[in-house]
Amino acid sequence: MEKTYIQDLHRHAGEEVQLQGWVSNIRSSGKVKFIVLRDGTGLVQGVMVKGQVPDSLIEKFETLTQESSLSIKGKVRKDDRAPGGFELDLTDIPHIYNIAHEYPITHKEHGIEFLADRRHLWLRSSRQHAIMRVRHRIIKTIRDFFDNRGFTLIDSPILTPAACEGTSTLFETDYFDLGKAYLSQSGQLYGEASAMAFGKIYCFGPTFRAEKSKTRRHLTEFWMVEPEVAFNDLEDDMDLAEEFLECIVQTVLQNCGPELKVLERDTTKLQNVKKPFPRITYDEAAKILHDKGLPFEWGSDLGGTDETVVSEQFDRPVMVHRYPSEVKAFYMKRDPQNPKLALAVDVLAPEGYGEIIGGSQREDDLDALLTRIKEQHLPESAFEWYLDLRRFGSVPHAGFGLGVERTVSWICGLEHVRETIPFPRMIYRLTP
RNA sequence: UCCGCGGUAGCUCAAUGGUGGAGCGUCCGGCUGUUAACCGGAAGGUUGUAGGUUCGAGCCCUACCCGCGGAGCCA
Repeated sequence: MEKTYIQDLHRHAGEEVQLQGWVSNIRSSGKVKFIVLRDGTGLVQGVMVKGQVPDSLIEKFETLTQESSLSIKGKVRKDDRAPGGFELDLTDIPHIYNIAHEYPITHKEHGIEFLADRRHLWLRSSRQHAIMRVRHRIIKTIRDFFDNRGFTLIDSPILTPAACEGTSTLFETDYFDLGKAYLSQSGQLYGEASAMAFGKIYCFGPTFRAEKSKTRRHLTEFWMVEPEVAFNDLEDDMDLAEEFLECIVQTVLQNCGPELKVLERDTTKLQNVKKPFPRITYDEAAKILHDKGLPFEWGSDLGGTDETVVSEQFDRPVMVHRYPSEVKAFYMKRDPQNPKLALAVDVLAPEGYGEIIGGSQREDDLDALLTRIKEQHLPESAFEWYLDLRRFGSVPHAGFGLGVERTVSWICGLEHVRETIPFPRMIYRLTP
């Protein structure tokens, strides 16, 4: 018999179909038996009445447990009582693949630690299913966005010889006779090299930070997409980031309505995410914080609370640009109008979700870049190839990085980024 | 690394320093439309670990372990 999936049942009303999946729940009301089947595309309830089906079928039903795997056969019937609009009048259980042992995740509430230890099973729940579907849509939209605009995907290496930005703590590993290698914390420097070859590029892959960050916004392994465009300045960079974020949010809204409903996400605040986004300088952000009475010192980076307070002033993502150069990376270009400022931009998501994009116009002048490298005591030899980009046809260029997990967390309205990635890696969690 | 909160049945949580309970899950029974079904019954405990105070400690004290949240750092 042809394979049918639950999401397609509306096309088979009145027909007999066979489904394969797992028992999400079983219920019984005396002689009426119910199986709620999950097949990855949805849930559907199968019904049978003792006396109207063979006793052998009832006997099979009695052996089933939560998460047992099986195939069921039945006639599709439209039913207003069903959450999905359709039910199955069961005629057979052709095959039971496995009678599941006692399943640890029940339909009651569980603590986060208990669920995290069983992440491999937790992914089966409808909430996690919804989050992963939104994540998938976001990633697909990211790729489509750049692919449709003439960007070339250039993947950066994960094993790197030195720190990209020189600040973060990196994961270290032995690399044969060449000494130490480090897991990449950013593909950006390689992105710059690629932009000088292809004009418009993006790299998209996992990145690693060995910082002992313990917050709802941090993972040790996370995904980042980093576009880089030759001949773009900071304004162009912000234009791109703005259009990019609008596209992601609006595409998710158009395609993931059922998922956002499962997550009980209030989408009215997401509807607002349309360009233009407010653009304020770091100085203006500092003024907002002072006016709110926060103890903020000019020259320091925005903390988590600072970001929340600033973003609360706006109804959509806000772009904060021109940060003090001391708090930003060596490769960011200084503002010609004020050398104390870097041509950097952070995009802060609404509702307290904080920085989801960090970007800048890059330093394209060889001497200026050499000065920065010396000032920050970075190993010049490791950056020779990067300096070459300024020796051979240097041009203005800019780019940014978007953190996928923070974006998923924001769009889904989650408490913690650990739910946004199938198998999260955090300082105290390497399993499952 | 620092600060704060927590650890009791398989799970989620109660329990004034005085006999450790409930709901869910499991098992048994009942129910002809259940939606985290419901009703009745049963099993299920070295209260994170090690000390201490006390006639008596899940509760108070000390140390340690583990987790959660935050700071710093960042996406």
